[in-house]
Amino acid sequence: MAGRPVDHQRRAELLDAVVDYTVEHGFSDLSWRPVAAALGVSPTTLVHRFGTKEQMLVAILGRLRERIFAATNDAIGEKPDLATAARAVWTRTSDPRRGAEFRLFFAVYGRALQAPEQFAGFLDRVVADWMNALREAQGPGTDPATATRTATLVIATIRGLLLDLLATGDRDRVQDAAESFLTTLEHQDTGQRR
Amino acid sequence: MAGRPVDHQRRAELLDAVVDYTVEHGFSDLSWRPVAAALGVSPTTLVHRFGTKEQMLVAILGRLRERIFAATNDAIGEKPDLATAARAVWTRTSDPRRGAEFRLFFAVYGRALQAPEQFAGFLDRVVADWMNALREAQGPGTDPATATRTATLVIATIRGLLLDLLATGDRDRVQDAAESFLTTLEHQDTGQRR
DNA sequence: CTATTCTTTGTACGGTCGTACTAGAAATGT
DNA sequence: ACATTTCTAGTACGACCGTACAAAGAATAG
Repeated sequence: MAGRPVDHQRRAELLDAVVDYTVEHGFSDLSWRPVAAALGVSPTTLVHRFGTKEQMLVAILGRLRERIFAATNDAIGEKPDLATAARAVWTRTSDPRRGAEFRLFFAVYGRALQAPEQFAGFLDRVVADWMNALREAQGPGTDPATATRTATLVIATIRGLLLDLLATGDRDRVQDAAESFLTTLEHQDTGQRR
Repeated sequence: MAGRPVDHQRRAELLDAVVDYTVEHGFSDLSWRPVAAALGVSPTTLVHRFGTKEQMLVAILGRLRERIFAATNDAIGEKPDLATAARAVWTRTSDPRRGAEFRLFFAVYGRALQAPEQFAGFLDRVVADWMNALREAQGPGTDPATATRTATLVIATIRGLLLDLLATGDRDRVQDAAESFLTTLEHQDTGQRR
């Protein structure tokens, strides 16, 4: 009555491999055949797992967001205050070893802005995920409006600096600006609390 | 000895029309035929003007950067100090009427990050253009290192906030954060000068 | 064993892509 | 007028695209 069971782990393996490929080869002209060739499987296998190409894009995008968010979220939760959390996030996001991942992140981001209905899930979470984490990092004693305002600014500044760093590669200049921002944040942070 | 002269104006008209089309229909799956159909010309006409597709992309991208930079540059040059200039830039970039243009801007930005050699010209200027303008806005009396650091932060923050605004559409929250940043910039600005 | 379901692969089809080629119309200098 | 060059349009070709379909192998339950 019950045939061969569905191999969910296999799908997860393939998805991770596809995300790896996308991180390396870009997102703009992704297609079944080259990906399949790189993974050593048949294009039909990928189709069988992901359905349509759009569904695969959504899957890639979700997995990428998981990866990036997981890499930064634990850096936020355990920190005593916002400034420390922000510094931890910047340290991780500006890590050169994560450069390719964030290049893909911004590529997806830009494309999502031009096809909002297709990438609605991404756009909904791309700010909200960090937002919640950074608001909680400010503790329950902070004024909600201030917490939201500060979290918005931290997210924007870090992402803007990251855009600069990835575009220019001028790490000295960007890191200098980041230090300035984080220092200001620390002073402002203690100033608000006491 | 000399046949029909080259019609440069015609090319400029076509390029502007193509940029308009790209702003509206997106950048990721641009191709000759739909663009030509929308402009009411033959695909061959576009090929004749722009050569290859990659050359057209470069042309689009350059024209887009011209438009965006022109819209903000005059807002910078005539202002007395950095804070005022930054406020003027934010006012213009966050204008809803320019939303589509900046969506395209970030789409190009993201794609350029994943194909740096193809979009090297864009990446070279995407930060440097504003950088020069914002450094000059701080006057000759400012310490060069400080001027660079501040300009980097202003660019990053404005672009990060714009990314947030375009993704979430939450104008109230983003505008609130922008006000906070601009206010801080004004205080910091006068503080450094006197 | 058989029956059933999932997995993988090969093949094939219609569609779109970039672009090379050809030819006629339009605009110039002599 | 003519020669020359640009402009525009039409056609065609090979390549790649997404995906539907059929068939063979593998893993389960009875």
